[in-house]
Amino acid sequence: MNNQDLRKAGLKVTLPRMKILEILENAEENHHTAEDVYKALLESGEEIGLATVYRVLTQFETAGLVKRHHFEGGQAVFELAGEGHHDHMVSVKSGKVVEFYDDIIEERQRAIAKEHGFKMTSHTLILYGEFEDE
Amino acid sequence: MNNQDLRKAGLKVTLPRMKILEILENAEENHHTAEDVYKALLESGEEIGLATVYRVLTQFETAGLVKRHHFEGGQAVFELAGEGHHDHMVSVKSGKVVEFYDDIIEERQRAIAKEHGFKMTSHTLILYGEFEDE
DNA sequence: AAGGTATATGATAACCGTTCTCACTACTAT
DNA sequence: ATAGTAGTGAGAACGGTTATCATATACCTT
Ligand SMILES: [Mn+2]
Ligand SMILES: [Mn+2]
Ligand SMILES: [Zn+2]
Ligand SMILES: [Zn+2]
Repeated sequence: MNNQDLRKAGLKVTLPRMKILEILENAEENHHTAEDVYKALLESGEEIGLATVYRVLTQFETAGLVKRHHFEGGQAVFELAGEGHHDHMVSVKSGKVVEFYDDIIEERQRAIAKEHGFKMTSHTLILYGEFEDE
Repeated sequence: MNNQDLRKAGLKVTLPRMKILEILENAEENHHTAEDVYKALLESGEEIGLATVYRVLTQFETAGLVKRHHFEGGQAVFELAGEGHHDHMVSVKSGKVVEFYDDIIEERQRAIAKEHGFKMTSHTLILYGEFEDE
C-alpha cells in the first residue's frame, strides 16, 4: 500500500492520507474506530483534524482500500481491505475481534440468495460473545 | 401477544404500550423503524410521543417481546420476537426485507465459535442486494 | 524553480437517530 | 380520598458523523 495506490484512486498524496494509511498498516490490531486513528495521529505528533480522519477513511473506503463495519456499540470500525473476504467474531466483554472465513457458510449464503431470486452484492456476519480466556 | 405478556414483563398495561403492540402485530410488514411506528400511531389518531415509542420499544426488547436490528442506513428496525430465530436479506433498492433460516449456517457458526474458544451469545447475518423482480 | 489552480484541510456548526430530563398525569395500594 | 409509584410527552441533550467555508497544500504548467 503506497502512494501509487492513492494516485490510482484519484487522491492527492497528502500528509494526512499517508499518515492514516501508515497507522492502519502498522497497528497490531486490524480494526480501528475513526477516533482510534485520530488519537494515534495525535500521539505521533500529527495535528490532523477528526473531520479529516473521517473524510479520508470514507475516501479510502470508496477507493476500495478500506472496509467499514458496524459492530455493536455505535462507532464504525475501519480496516485495510486486503485481498480476501472474512467475517468477524466480536467479544462483547473486551471488544477483541477475531476474523474467520468459512466456505460452507459463504456457499449457503449464495444458495439461499439464489433460491429467493436475490442478487446478493454484500453481506455481514458477526458473531457476538466472549472468548473463554478473558 | 396480549396484556398478560405485558404484565408478565413487569410493565403496566397502558394505552401507548397496547397501541404499539397492536401496530407491530397488525402491520403487513414485520420490520419497523421507531418513526414508522410513531407515524402509524399519529395516523390512527393517537397522540403518543416519539420518546415514548423509543422507550416502549426498548422495554419490549428487554422483555424479549421485540428484537432490534441494525440494517444499513442509520435507523434501527424492530420486529416482534416470535418463537424462532431467523436472519435477513435486505434490498438496498427498495428496503424490502425477507427472512430466512438455514440450519447448516447456524451449525457452522457454532462450530467456528467452538474452534476459537468463543462462547457465542448472539449473531447477525444480513445479506444485502436486490430482488430480481424489482 | 515559480506561479497558478484545483484540491485538501481544520475548526466548527449542523445533522440525525436516540436517550435523558423533568413537570405532569394516571394508576395502585392503603 | 391520599399518598406513593410508575408512565408519559415535550423538548433538551447526546454521540457519532457529515457539511461548511476560509485557509493551506499538492501538483501541473511554464
Ligand atoms: Mn462472509
Ligand atoms: Mn442466524
Ligand atoms: Zn476484519
Ligand atoms: Zn425479521
